[in-house]
Amino acid sequence: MNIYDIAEKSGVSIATVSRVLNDSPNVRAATRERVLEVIRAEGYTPNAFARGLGLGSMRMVGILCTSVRDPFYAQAVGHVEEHFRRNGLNAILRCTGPTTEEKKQALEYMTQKNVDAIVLIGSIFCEDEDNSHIAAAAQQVPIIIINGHIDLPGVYCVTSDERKAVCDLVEALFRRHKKRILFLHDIMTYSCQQKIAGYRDGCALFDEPVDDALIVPVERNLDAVNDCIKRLLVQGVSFDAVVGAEDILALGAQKSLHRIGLNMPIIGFNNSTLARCATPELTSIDNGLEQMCTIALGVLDTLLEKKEASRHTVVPAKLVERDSFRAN
Amino acid sequence: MNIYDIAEKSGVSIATVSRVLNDSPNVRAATRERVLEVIRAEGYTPNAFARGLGLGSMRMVGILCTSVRDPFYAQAVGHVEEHFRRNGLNAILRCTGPTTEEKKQALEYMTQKNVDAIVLIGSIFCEDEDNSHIAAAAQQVPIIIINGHIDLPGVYCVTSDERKAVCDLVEALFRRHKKRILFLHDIMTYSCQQKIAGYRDGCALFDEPVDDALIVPVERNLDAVNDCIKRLLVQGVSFDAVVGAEDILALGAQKSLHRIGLNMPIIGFNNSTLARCATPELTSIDNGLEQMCTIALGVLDTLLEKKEASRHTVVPAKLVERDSFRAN
DNA sequence: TAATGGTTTGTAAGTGCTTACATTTGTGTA
DNA sequence: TACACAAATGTAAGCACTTACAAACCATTA
Repeated sequence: MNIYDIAEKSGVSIATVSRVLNDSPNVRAATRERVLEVIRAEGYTPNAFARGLGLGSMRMVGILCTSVRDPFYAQAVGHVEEHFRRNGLNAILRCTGPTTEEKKQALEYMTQKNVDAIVLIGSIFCEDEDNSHIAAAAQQVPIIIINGHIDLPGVYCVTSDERKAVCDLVEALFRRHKKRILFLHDIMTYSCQQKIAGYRDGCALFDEPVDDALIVPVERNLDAVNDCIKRLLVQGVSFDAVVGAEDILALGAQKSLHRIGLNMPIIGFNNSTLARCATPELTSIDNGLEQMCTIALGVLDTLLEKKEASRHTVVPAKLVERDSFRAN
Repeated sequence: MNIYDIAEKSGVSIATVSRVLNDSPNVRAATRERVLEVIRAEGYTPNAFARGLGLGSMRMVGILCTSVRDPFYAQAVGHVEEHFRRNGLNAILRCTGPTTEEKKQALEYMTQKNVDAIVLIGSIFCEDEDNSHIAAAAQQVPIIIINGHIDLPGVYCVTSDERKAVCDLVEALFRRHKKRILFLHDIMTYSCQQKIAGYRDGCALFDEPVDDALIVPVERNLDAVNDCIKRLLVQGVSFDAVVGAEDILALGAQKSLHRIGLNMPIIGFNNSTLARCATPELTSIDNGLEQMCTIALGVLDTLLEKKEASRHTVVPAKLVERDSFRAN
């Protein structure tokens, strides 16, 4: 069943059928009706590949992220997919895992599939890595990074002002005489770099030297955080507040410290479902994911219309105070 | 840049280039090398649409789910996508939202895009709805349902024995003289139906009549659950244990009851990250999502090789006991 | 009535690949 | 050296659509 069958059965040429299929205005209403009738009756659907060949696009957009299993990314993927869907585009999802090799492959795959654009969710690529493959891909197709940054032509970034948010937070804690703030993080993404920069900014405001022993990498799961906290205490590393680069890290610390009987302000990041589910409820910095997505998708729309767009947009991040902030 | 260019530059015909591209054994090693050299030098990648046209497949699989934002589905999507990727297939993701109309459209879209298979995650379609569109789609392409069931030719289902798990749970609670078990659920999916059936089974074991006032629908967010619990108590509906059809429902109940000062066994479903993040940690029935995915994907592989596979597989679900179970 | 110009339709040439079949090349044997 | 046969390569016909351009149609207007 192809366009020739439909053309024959409705007594027109394939060009006319194609026009009907593509909502061309140059078809007489009566003709259009007749063709549509046959299409309905035969249950015909045009072949997507042939269409892609002819039009040079299958109206698909690639989404890359390190893992959809992470609720934060899942949230973003959900946003992005939904927006695309509403705009008649569809999403090819490809998760990458953490290695550069996988990321490279994923990007290559997407360009091979002739997607109309690529959205990178989360800072899966870092400014300081070798990004020649991104540069190459960006020449073929617009690339949008949500919550990450790489300064390359053809690459459009939307980030959150996490640096300022952390700086403000540190300032607030300092004012409460919490001067030994433990900062837990996992992979050193762009976003993470910004947070640490904010931490240092905050300390600098008060001319306090930064104790690097308080900036601690740890795997993003409760057990790892628990072990980490215990180890720090055994090692005699003292602290009087905790900031986690992800809610799960902060939550792990909160659980661990409560078990030990210690009480102090604890702040997470991303304001995920987890934050409200915790007991006591977790204070968290909301990096405005939804807003970032909206802006990113706006940029994408602009680019798809072949217009120019701003290469880097920053949205504000803000503290959402809950019980865990007020502890002493 | 197309296959003709490569053919010309390497002094062979397009057929030979195509053979090199498709790893055909009928190419002399020296010729293959020469062609590959040109391909590398020119940075050529074959056009995916043209390939799809010729081969009748772009090696893509559709994933449908109601929402990736839900961590449970995100988990499943992650599994499925990863498996595909390892097998050289890629995923088109499409979320549907709850309405039948959207689900229908999503299915139609997928068949139009000529995917090699469709995976439905979660019981987004119910046995008792009008499933003619699924039947139609299943004639064109294999459909796999993970954690849902529809008895139709061409539709392959993998479910979890949630019915038995709930029945066992009810039995265990009854033995502890908890006979008024509140069951909270949201959308009435196949999975949810099974859970309720298990609830009834358990009551039947003890010849206890089921009080339908204890089977309560509620939106899946903390506030809604909190309101619901308070409303029930005000209405004088008494209960001495809570089972949530999702962890978030159980967790909402737990928080609500703790606030009020009530203490009772609380059990959730899916054994999500949430369960371990709760305080006290939430007991949860693990429906073996990972195992379901693995089996489903095995079935899919079998089908893609044009072999026959079992139409319905059931994996066991099991209770993961944590603190919230032992309360009184 | 014929010329004009706009609308509708058709023809045919892409789009870039796969693959059946024909042809050429190469190898080993008599 | 000629022959048979297999391996390597090429030719050309798909695959199902889009679209530039040409042709036909129709309603005005002079």
